[in-house]
Amino acid sequence: MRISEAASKSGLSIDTIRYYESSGLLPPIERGADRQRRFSTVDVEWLILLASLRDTGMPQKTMRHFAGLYRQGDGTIPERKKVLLDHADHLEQRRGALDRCADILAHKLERSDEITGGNA
Amino acid sequence: MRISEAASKSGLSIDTIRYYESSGLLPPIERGADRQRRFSTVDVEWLILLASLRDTGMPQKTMRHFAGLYRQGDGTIPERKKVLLDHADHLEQRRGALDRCADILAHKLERSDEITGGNA
DNA sequence: CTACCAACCTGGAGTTACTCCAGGTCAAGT
DNA sequence: ACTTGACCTGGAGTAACTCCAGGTTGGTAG
Repeated sequence: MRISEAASKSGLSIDTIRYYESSGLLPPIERGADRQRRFSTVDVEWLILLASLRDTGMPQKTMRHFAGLYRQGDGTIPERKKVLLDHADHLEQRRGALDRCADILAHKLERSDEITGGNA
Repeated sequence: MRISEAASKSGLSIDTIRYYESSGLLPPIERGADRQRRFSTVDVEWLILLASLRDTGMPQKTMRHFAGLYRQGDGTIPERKKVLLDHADHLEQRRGALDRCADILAHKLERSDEITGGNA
C-alpha cells in the first residue's frame, strides 16, 4: 500500500512516517517503478507499534535502539524484552500522572462550582 | 521560598520555571532585594497545576490561554471550567492509549517468551 | 495527444517546548 | 579578602515533529 494508507492505518502522519524512515526507525521501505514507497503489512504493523510507543512517551532514541536490535535478529530478543518491560513500567507511571491530574481537575471543578453556584 | 525549592515542590526544573515565567505562564514572581525570585505558596500551587497539565499533555498554548483567563478574575470561571473539562476528556484518551500500548506490549512479550522459552 | 489533477517525492526552513551554557551578581562562611 | 553556592540574564542547542517550495508521475477528461 502507499504512504497515505499506511498513515491512516498507523495513526502516524505522512510527514512523520517519512521522517521516521530517514532517521532509521523503519527498515528500508520498498519503492515501486515510480520511486514511490510501497508498505507491506509487516511495515504497517511496525508503524503501529512505533505509534503506540510514541503516544505513550517513548523517546525516539529508545525507539531507534529498539529498531536496531530488531534488525540484528532473534539473538537480541532478551534485550528487546527488557526495553519493552521498562516501557511497561513507564506506562504505570504515566497512569499515575493521569490519576493525579484527574484528581486535581476534580478539585478545581468542584471549587469553581462553589463560586458560580454550579450554573455556567 | 527560592526557585530551587519551588522546583523540587512542583516537579518542574529550575530552567522550565524561568522559561514559564518568561513566556507568560506565571504571574509576575516577586523578587527580593537581591533581585532573586521569591515564590509564595500560591505560586507553587500554580506551578504544581501547570506541571500536572504539562505531564498529561496539555500544550503551552492552552496553558497560556488558561493563565490569561485566571488573570482576568472570577468572570472567566465558566471558560476556565471548559478548558479543564476538555482536558479531563483528553485524560481519558490518554488512558486509552496507555491501555492499548499495554496490550500490545503484553502480546509482544508473550511472543518473545515463546521464542526464547521464557528464560532470558 | 495533451492538459490537468491528485498523490507522491526531496531538501530545507520553521515550530514547540524545553535544556544547557557562558559570563556575571550577591550573601555567607573561612 | 577570598572562595563557594545559589541565583541571574541572554542566547545557543536539541528533540520531534510540521510545513513548504518546487519537481515527478499515473490516470483521466477534453
